[in-house]
Amino acid sequence: MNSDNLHNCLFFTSNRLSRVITKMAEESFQRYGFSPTHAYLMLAVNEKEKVTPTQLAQILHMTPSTITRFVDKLVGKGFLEREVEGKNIFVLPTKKGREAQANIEEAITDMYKNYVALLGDAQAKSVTQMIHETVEMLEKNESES
Amino acid sequence: MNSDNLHNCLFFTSNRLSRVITKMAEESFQRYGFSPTHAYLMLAVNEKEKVTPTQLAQILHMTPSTITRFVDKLVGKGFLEREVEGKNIFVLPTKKGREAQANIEEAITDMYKNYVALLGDAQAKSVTQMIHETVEMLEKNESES
DNA sequence: TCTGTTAATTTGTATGTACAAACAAATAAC
DNA sequence: GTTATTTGTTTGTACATACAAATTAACAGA
Repeated sequence: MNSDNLHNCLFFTSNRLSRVITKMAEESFQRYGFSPTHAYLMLAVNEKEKVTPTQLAQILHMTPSTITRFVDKLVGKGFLEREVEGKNIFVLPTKKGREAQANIEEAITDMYKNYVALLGDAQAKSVTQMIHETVEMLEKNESES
Repeated sequence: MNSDNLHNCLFFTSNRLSRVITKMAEESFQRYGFSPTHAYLMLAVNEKEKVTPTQLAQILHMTPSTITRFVDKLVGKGFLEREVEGKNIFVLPTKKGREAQANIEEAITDMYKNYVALLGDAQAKSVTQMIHETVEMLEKNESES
């Protein structure tokens, strides 16, 4: 296989990027005891104070079942709790969860620094921006079909 | 969480893209009975005719253990076989594997068409190119540390 | 020839994520 | 007021992928 087949393929290339950047992110977050995705979920809950799984799924662009799994873990670790209110289920931060906010922000800054050190500020910004545009285009039309 | 936190994050954005594009790719490949990654592995083996797991890992930018798992599956389905030669282990296509080549190429073309239809040719090319550059930068420096 | 070292591969296990089915609660239809 | 429908959530299960440990085979040094 001439390797152009791979490098010209958006599927292959973006999965490869995702593996590499996830590994970097995990290293940054490790010392704070979070996985990067859990951290973003915590940020979302801390900001809203009270949010349903479905809303979290929309914010994080994941399926509700995935959200359930993450919330389970974070409840287990004492960062979140669930509250049932009639038909509604809400996810809220515990005290410990609110207190973790500063650490999470620090870890995110850390991760940014790590990849900006390798890419430079301009490249980091523009590739992120371009990926964001692309995924929006793909999702908008996907949902119409 | 203001959603800029998410959209400005290369980790989050590229994982999101990876989920979306993988889903599209799976749809294109489904009718041919392959998952997209298995298909690329088949392409690599068909081209080399005889290749070690380590080489496959390098070509596909995955770990050897992941390659073992994929080869197991494709052997199980009758597309590949393993050959032990003294200390070396080679992966080769079976007859069935060689015959699948045309289908795989067709599926890849299909997948390309699908995302180019949503992105346009220029955007598809340039985002792929830019991601490729980025991942190369990240990996080059990663390996030095 | 035995022993220690190195390199390649596989295995055990874990994580992230999704789909489809099951479940629960609220609401609508009669 | 019971039954059917819709909507949100969770559960069972499955797949892609990785890490660390175990295995295997060749090789080097004594």
